[in-house]
Amino acid sequence: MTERLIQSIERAADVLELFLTNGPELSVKEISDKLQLSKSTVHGIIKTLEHRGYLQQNPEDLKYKLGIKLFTLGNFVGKHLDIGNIARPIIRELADEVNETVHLVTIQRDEVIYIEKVEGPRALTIYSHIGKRAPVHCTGVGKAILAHLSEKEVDRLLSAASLEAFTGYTMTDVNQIKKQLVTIRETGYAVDDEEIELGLKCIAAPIFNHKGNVIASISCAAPKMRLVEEKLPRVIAGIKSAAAEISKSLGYKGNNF
Amino acid sequence: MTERLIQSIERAADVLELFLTNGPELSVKEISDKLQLSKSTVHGIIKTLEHRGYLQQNPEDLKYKLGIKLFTLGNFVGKHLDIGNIARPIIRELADEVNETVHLVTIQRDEVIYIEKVEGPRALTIYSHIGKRAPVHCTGVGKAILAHLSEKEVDRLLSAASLEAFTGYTMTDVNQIKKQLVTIRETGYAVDDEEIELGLKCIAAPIFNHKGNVIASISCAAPKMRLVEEKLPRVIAGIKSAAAEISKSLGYKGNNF
DNA sequence: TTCTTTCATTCGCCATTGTCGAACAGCGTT
DNA sequence: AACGCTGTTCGACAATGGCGAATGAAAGAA
Repeated sequence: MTERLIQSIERAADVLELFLTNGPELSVKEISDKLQLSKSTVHGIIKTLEHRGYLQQNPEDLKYKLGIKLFTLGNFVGKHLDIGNIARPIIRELADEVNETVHLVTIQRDEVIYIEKVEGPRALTIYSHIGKRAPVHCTGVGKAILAHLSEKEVDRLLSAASLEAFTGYTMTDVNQIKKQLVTIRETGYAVDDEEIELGLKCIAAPIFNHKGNVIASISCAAPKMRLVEEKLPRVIAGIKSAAAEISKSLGYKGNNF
Repeated sequence: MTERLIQSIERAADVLELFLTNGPELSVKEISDKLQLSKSTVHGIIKTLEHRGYLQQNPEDLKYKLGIKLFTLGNFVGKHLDIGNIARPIIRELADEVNETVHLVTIQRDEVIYIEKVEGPRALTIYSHIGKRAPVHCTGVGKAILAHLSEKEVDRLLSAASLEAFTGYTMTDVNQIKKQLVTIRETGYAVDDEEIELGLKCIAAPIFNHKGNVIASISCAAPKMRLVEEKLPRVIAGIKSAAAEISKSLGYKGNNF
């Protein structure tokens, strides 16, 4: 199990990923400081990445930013993430119907990742974007997926995630979360009620592939005050049926349990 | 000018980019063959990239495909990258090839706006500059965009614009223009033949984003007398393929939904 | 102006790192 | 069972890339 990892590639990855967290433009010095590597080392890495189009230098201030090659590769990946293509029209329709923002996510490396987003017509926008990652334990989409994984997987994911508390409502007790997963399985949808961000509520439902495994989920996210009373049942029904429709398009045969 | 390039990063880039040309799933062997590297070397690179999320292995057939991290990075780039950067090298090349001025425009508030211009080597310069606005109904770039908008949008734009006649050739009848849009859709390019300025002819083609919407267009503009006979087909082919290339870089998947 | 500071970039040396060939381990086929 | 085809692991050696120091270039400060 001793994998042979190549240091310079890891370092290059460190450099690239630094841009995700530290803003779109960085100087050699900023990078070498953050990564604790010598300027000359960082310079070498950067020039190589630039040469390949993974970074590009701004001639004005000599700073660097992520390059077009990444955009090309990213789009290629997106194209072959076929669930996105299938789900897109369906969630778009749902977003129109409920007048709210709808997200599509999958689970990857212990976290939830947003692969599609349709903004509702209402201007008030939720902070999220395609490619964003979020924890599983305190998002509707995360819990919708968790609820349909094996006990073993759930344990792994909940222990890997540090169960950070983002708000006073975030659940940080594994058993408490597991208990909720039962309800989610029974009702067919998951709720995130200000567990990751105050004022934000989400209703989510799972998506299954042709083998019957959960591979994704969708959610409707809105300011808490908008998901109430008469509207809530409509949103729940909408999310559940949209999720079911996507599952069906993916070849899922139905819920036999 | 002797840049110090780091080999293993270049090799990692080679691996990633191989997926762009050789299909979405490759095995270790396929990669090592194509790159003429030993299996163990490739294996090391791949495992590193996989470890970082740049590749992922399909547990079924053990083949690898591009990973989600690239998706994340690509979307980040997309958000901070404007079309100008993507298009610039492509239209520059085109300008060299056809020896004429090439423009890139988008549509903004009912008008066309020039966001990039590459002058051809020939001195005779067309009056235009970055930031300039022009009407949609009598420019090649405007019509190329119009042709791919919804009927509703077209109506709105053509009524908002006053359909001013700049020359004796300017079309001012909505129905006449709409008829021409059909031809533009069929042939894939638009022509402006002295419709905005006497003696000026343009050949334009539309640019689509990843969602399949027109967001821009490019054109080759030249004195009418230079766009004739043998040269015209070359220019048309050049403009169309450059536009297609830009669209592709933007994630446009092709015209089959 | 001239001196100072701050970065980006280049260079040469040496230890570290990654490459290769070979061996091992699974799996399906003959 | 033996073979052929993979993906994966291992050890040894040499090329490679990392570091510190030098250079260049630009922007302030005196």
